[in-house]
Amino acid sequence: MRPTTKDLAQAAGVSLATVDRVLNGRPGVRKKTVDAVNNAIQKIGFERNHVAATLARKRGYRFGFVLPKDGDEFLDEIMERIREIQRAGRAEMMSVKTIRIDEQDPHKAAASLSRLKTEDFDGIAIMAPETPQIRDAILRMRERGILTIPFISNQQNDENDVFVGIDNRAAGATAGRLMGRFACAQQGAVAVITDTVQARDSLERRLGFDDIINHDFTNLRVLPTLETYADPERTRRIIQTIMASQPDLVGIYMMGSEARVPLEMLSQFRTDEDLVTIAHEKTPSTVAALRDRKLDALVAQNPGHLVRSAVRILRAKCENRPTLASQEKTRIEILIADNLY
Amino acid sequence: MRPTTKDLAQAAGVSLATVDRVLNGRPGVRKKTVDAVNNAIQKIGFERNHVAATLARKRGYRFGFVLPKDGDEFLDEIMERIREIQRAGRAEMMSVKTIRIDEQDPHKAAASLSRLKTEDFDGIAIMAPETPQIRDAILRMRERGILTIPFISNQQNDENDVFVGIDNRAAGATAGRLMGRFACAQQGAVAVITDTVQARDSLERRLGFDDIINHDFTNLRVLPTLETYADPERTRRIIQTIMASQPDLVGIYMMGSEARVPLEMLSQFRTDEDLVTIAHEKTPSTVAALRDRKLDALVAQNPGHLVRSAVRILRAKCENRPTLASQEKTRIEILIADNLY
DNA sequence: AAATTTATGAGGTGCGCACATCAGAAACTT
DNA sequence: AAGTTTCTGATGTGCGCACCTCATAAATTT
Repeated sequence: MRPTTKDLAQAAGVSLATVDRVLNGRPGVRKKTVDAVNNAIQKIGFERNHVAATLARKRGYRFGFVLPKDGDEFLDEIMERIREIQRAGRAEMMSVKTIRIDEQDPHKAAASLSRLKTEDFDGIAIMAPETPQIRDAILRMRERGILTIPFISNQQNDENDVFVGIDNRAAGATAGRLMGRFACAQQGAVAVITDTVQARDSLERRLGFDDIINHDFTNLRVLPTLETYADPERTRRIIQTIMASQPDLVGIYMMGSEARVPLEMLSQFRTDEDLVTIAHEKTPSTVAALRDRKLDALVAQNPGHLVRSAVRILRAKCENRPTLASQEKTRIEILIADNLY
Repeated sequence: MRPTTKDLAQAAGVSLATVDRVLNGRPGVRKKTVDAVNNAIQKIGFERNHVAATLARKRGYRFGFVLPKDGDEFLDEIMERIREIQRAGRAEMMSVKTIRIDEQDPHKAAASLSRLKTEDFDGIAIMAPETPQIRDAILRMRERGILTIPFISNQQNDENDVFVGIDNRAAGATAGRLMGRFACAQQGAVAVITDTVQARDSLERRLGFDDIINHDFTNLRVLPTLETYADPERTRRIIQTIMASQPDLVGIYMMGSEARVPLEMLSQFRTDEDLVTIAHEKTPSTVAALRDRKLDALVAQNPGHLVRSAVRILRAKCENRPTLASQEKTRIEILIADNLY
């Protein structure tokens, strides 16, 4: 039989009340006593029963996801997965809310974060661009005692070991290697398109991409990054220009998470079936493009995994419990027409 | 406040005892009464609290994994993940055991299965080749009331919708497409090596592989499948022969889950850096080969995901609860040197 | 040594459900 | 109509822990 708190109290020579204080980090226990309890935990191999603990807490766990107010198809996928976990979470005594922030306006965004109260959330996953205002707001949240973790967009590594999302440099490198291999030693130029290079994510992807191309595929010439600002008309012009001005264009790397518009524009111009196209994230648009052979490969992170991983990590932190590292590492997925699940 | 069983009893106009009987499918309730309770469930939106239910059951959930007695590195990975979940499972009131069967001897294997008792397991995931004896043994287990699901190796689709593992035909197709693209329109032969074609898995992979090559890459000629029977010496001879007899060899597809030995042998012969090599499963050997550029790509299924998915599905079935389909679909992963996580 | 300030103990309640028992009611037999 | 059989209700116990209160013991200060 597994030892219970009662056994632990007896083994430590203290009362249940003290065991409770130690286990839940409540104040009013001498260090000596704390140590005695911890020793007893080791000795009898006590392990909390989280099932019972959750039940006893009544008010389960309340988590939040901070997301940009307006986003692309990838964000839609994320939200759909959050909705899934909301439904499933009820039976596990867990509630999940989303908070949308205006990422165009750092002040408003920071203000939204300031409004989040400790008593409403046990933990929050934050997807937000890295601006001074937002970074400050997050720091102040932490000071108020709110548990936060960065989600998808990494905030500069503030000693905070956890991060739910992919290594964007490696993702860029992956795209680079695929581009190089698929281009089959042709000589030529590769265009790189994204919505904006403001984001750290874009920078890192570009670095990784360049690393590989410059090192292993010297037959290719990477052009400067083109920014669409998520504007369809501008995107059209960019693509038109690049197709006309670069006769030896062999590939296009759509580096942002919004590939829908570039893909649409591309399909109007693309006649050359040899053009290698690579984009990010699995969305209805990119999946359709992959099936229609308008896209050769996708470098993606799984939205469902991201959301569930964030929730598992928040919960583990609340319960003061380690996570399975192997499970929480977000994979950089490569998708082609044949392994679309 | 969420409705509880007490609320449900009141809404249905029955007692708690009857609610319990209906909820847990116990006998001794008239159909009319069952319907009344179910209607009330709909009406008040009752949802079981699984946390409380698990606690009340005391004896948590006991699951088993049936695995081959001797296996390759991939199986080692699987077992490591099972060990992980064993540790983590204690706190969730869940125990996981492994049962090793002699897959070379169908009779002994079937006998091992027959020995599994209903009272020892709430559910079992079975990885076993599809032989008449084993299929019968599994059927008899089901009759005894043991919950089983196929694991990694699919048993012919016996109306059983769930299956934890990948679509091997799609996996073969994925390997085929990568082979075709990486071969860059060279004319030549592609060798296919596996331990044995007995398994349904091998057959399906080969079908998928051929589909793609024959349809989209007519420049390639796929050779007959070579069987190594997991014998190093035989593997050496096979590879030696193929390298000598096929001067236009452009690629090798290692189709089985045991790529270690072929990779070792290959590294002794391979001088031609243009040979495209593709294998299955992420193991220490294949990862090292990928890093050393001895391997170009890996088509893999994630062992941790397989194990956890099996456990989640078994648990959901025990609790008579749906699973998140999007989560339980095992992805066909493509790994190259840059996205090794 | 007395007065405070901590630490700890004792004990209780409730979370939502599983599981068991027994008596009485309702539905069928003959 | 009496006897069986099949249902259903009433009631209780316990799962392992969180969280609370109040009283007393121990350590610290004055």
